Order: sequence, then structure tokens, then C-alpha cells
Amino acid sequence: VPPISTPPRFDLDVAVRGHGWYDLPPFSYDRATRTLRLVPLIEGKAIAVRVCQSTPGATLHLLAMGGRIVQRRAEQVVALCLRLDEDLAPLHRAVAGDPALEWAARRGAGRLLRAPTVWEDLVKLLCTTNCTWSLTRVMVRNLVDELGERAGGDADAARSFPTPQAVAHAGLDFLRNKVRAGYRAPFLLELAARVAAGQLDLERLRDPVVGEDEVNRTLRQVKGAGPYVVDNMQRLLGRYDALGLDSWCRARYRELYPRTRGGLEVAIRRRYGRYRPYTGLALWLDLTRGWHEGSEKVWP
DNA sequence: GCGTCCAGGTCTACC
DNA sequence: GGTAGACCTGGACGC
Repeated sequence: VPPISTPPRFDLDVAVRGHGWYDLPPFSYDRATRTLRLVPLIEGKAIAVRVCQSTPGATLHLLAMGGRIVQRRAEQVVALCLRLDEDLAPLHRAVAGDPALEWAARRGAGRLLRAPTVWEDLVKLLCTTNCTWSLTRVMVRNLVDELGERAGGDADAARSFPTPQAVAHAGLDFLRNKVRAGYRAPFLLELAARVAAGQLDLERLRDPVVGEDEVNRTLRQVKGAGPYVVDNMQRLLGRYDALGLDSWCRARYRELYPRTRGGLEVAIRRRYGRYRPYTGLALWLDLTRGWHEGSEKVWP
């Protein structure tokens, strides 16, 4: 496979660690070797894919077991997950001169890792609600271990994220007792059943021609998806204005700006509103700027 | 060792 | 339309 072309100043480490998804299977990330692993379903089969970048700005190298068609599809999946075709230049231009955010332009940040499917992103987001990150990991790991498809048929090979059909077929007790999804189990089951039956086309939501209102309406009809889930789904879909506030965001914002007076959301909109239509992404990049310190490459 | 609290929220019932 | 209270689970914390 020839090297994959990347946007200017693309830094795999910054992109991958931009939010928590790299920590949830089937994704895994080895920071020392700057290697991201994923297990997408390609032509219905789970394929183990590795993508690495030796240094920031270097070309991406991809390894996927399979023929030419599989290689080509794997490349498309990687481009999609890393948002290599998104043009963030308007945001990067806009933050010039803002001491809180100019780092993002310097380091090409803002490409939030997403799953190969909207279905996977939504299920994972539902698994982050009202619980600790460690419990989110438990639920997602159980879903993958119990219901995912093994790549290459090897006994200890990595598994893909389960299909809606697999989750729907697993049933309520399984989701409660094996996955440990608790009260979320009926939400997950209903979502899986609707998608599996073709009543809900989540993948369509990534199509830019679908209006924002329709995206909101569709997601709000999913049981268990409230403002936090809908906002963050929008962000994963590439619509960056929503704030997606959760308890961590609120606490982190107060940490960065302890003198905030009045309503938090009003203050946040006041601070980042000038970056529309990237209000929520600008907020996120500010909150997470500390995650990328100390790993900077000095560009010529 | 045990009880309590709450976390990267949302739903329902009730005002 | 606004807001308590309930909700699974597991980890942190106090005693």
C-alpha cells in the first residue's frame, strides 16, 4: 500500500489522543511507536488494521491483511476515522493570535478520532453516560469480546465492534448481565433492533446533505440520548458548533477560568462564539490543550 | 469490611 | 417548560 496522503502538519498522536476513543476497543494505540490499531468490518469480515506515523508530518503507513480490495477499503476507513479529508484551515486561521488556541493551528489539531460506523460511535457514547470512564471501558470491552467478530479467525485475534444484528440478537439479559450495561441495556437493545431492522439509518447522518435539524431529531428519538449524547454525536459527525458539556468539561472549564461569573454555558458561548461554526470544537481544544504538551515537534 | 457518594446523563412523573 | 427522583455499575472515600 502506498503511503496515505495527509493534511498539512498532520500529527497522528495529536489526532488520536484528541479524545478518549483510542482507549476503547476495537481501537488501541501504542504511543511509543505511534501506532493506531483498529478492526473494521470490510466486506463483512473483521480485518486487523495498523496505521503508524514515524514523526509528526511524516506520511502514514498502513498495514492490513488482505488483497488489494481490502487494502483499498482499509485506507478509506482510516481516512474516515482520522478525518483526513476534512478542511480545518478556516478554524486554524481563526485561532491565530488567541493564546489559548493558537497551539491547535500550530499542531494541526482538531481531527477527532471516530469509529468506522455511526452505530459504533453512538453506542460508545451511550456507554459514557452517567458513569466513570472505567465502567465505559468495561461495557465496550464486553460488547467487543462477547459479540464482536474475530479478525482472521485466530483464537486470540482482535475483534471488531459488534454489528447491530449481533447486539439485537444478544438480548436484554445478556446486555445487562454480561455486558454490564445496567439500565442502559434496554436503550442499547432498542437502538440495535431499530438499526438491524432497517428502521433507522444512522450511517446516513454522516452525509453533509442531511440537515442539522434532521440529525438532531433523529438522534433525540434514540432512547438514552439526551443533550450530551446528541451534542457529542454532532461533533463526531463533523458538525462542530454544539458544546457537548459534561461534568468533566464543566469542571475543566472552571479550572482554566476560575473567575467565571454567572451561567457556565453563557460564559462559554461568549468566549468561543467567535469561532462559529466551530464553537464546540474550539471549547474542546482549549479544555484539552494540556494533553498534548511536551510532545511537540518544532517545525521549520 | 461496609456504607455512601457519584461519575464524561437521561427518563419519567409531577408541578 | 421546568425540575426532583430513580437508575445500573464500580471505584473512591470515610469510618
